[in-house]
Amino acid sequence: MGSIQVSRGTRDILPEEVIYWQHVEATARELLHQAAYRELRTPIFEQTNLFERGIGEATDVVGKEMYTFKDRGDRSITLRPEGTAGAVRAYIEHKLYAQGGVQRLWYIGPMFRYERPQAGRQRQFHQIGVESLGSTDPRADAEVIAIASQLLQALGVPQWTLSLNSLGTAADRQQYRDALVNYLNQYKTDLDPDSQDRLQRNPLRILDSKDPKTKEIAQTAPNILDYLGEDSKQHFDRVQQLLTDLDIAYQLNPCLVRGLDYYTHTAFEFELDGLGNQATVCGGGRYDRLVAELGGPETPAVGWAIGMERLILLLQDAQITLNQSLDFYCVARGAAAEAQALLICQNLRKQGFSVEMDLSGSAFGKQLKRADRSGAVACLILGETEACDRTVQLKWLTSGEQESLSQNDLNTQADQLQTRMVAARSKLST
RNA sequence: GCGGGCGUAGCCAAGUGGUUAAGGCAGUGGAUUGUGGUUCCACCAUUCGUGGGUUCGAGUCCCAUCGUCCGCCCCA
Repeated sequence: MGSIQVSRGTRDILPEEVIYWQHVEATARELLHQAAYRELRTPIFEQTNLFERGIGEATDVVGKEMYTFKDRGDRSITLRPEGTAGAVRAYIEHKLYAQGGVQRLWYIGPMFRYERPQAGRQRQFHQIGVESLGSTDPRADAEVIAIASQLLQALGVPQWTLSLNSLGTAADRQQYRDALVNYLNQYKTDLDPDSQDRLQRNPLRILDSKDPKTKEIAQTAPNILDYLGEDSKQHFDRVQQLLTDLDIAYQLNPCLVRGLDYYTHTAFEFELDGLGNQATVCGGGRYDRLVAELGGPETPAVGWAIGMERLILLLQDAQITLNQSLDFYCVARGAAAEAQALLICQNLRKQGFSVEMDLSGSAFGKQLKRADRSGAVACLILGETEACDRTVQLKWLTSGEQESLSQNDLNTQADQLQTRMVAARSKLST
């Protein structure tokens, strides 16, 4: 009789890994706060037509990857496959545009796509995203890109590349699309089957194909940058200039195409080394038409989303080690000492320390062994001396130094202890 | 949705049709050790992802199914 397991493409995040998630979340929160972005929380499911209209009915995400179902009231509901549509819906519904100026929003949470799972690709996955709504200024593009770059840096990601492209306006893109299809039709039979299929449906994606022959053909295809209108070109030039001023390295990639229909003008991707085919950890761009298309006022916008699973995989692989901080591990020898331990631990916690008490009741040597492995900064040893009086041994696991303290000292010298704890911890981290 | 690899305890694994499923790490209990992780002993898979089938006999062969990993597709 088999036991029940998590469903395909979902997984549990166990305590050792949760530390990484918390680290990423805390870092992002701090950074986004500094950049004056405010958190927005939208529902995990929405009406299906929000995504159909927002993302585009022809996209693969909408066409074959959504978790769509009827609820008991016969409404068509979809588990959100991405965050932008919901954010924009909320922006319109609550008339955030009425506040004037630019709305800088960010979100974090689970997204759902019915895909074949792989490392770094789950059916329930998590994204952090930002949306800057209300400005056509190229500085808005640069700002969001800079934030993504800063976040990767703050997290200690060792190496990444930023690819940049411009898709221009819808009109620019249509012109380019015609030219591209025209060009590709000459080589139609040489294209791989997937790409032949995409010729009608989504020709721009052919540029991104992995088939060698198709790649070769794509090499000499028309370049989208040559099809940008004057305004589009100016905008894109300005974005590049600003990134250079910010000392953010990027490479132009005219083959970079976003998979969601709402993108216009600037499109970008951050790729991490060492994640195989799931290298794209952050993707985004400008979407000047989406707010209007979802029934709001004409509102330019730009944003991105980061895939948390991929990011965290990399942090773990890069051996950026994190531990849940623990100040004291308390062991006791003998019944009298054990009885005191609980109270001592409680008092230390009142003073703001984190304290773990050994509950095993096993041999003293084993308790000490556990203390060493606990990750605590110091070990508190009770009842080690014959006269199990009011003294405890305090052993600093970071240095091996040991001292004798009275239980009273633990209470009265809390401040001093706190200072030493901080010092020991900082020595540990360097 | 398509193609391929893999699935033996918490982890790493031996095992390739024949009696009771090696070993290591971790874990648990005990002995020993008096200022600290030593040493020793015991315990730790009626069962090999799950379900069928072939066979006198299957972890080992076959089928299905589930999961996972790699590639495609797609995307963050």
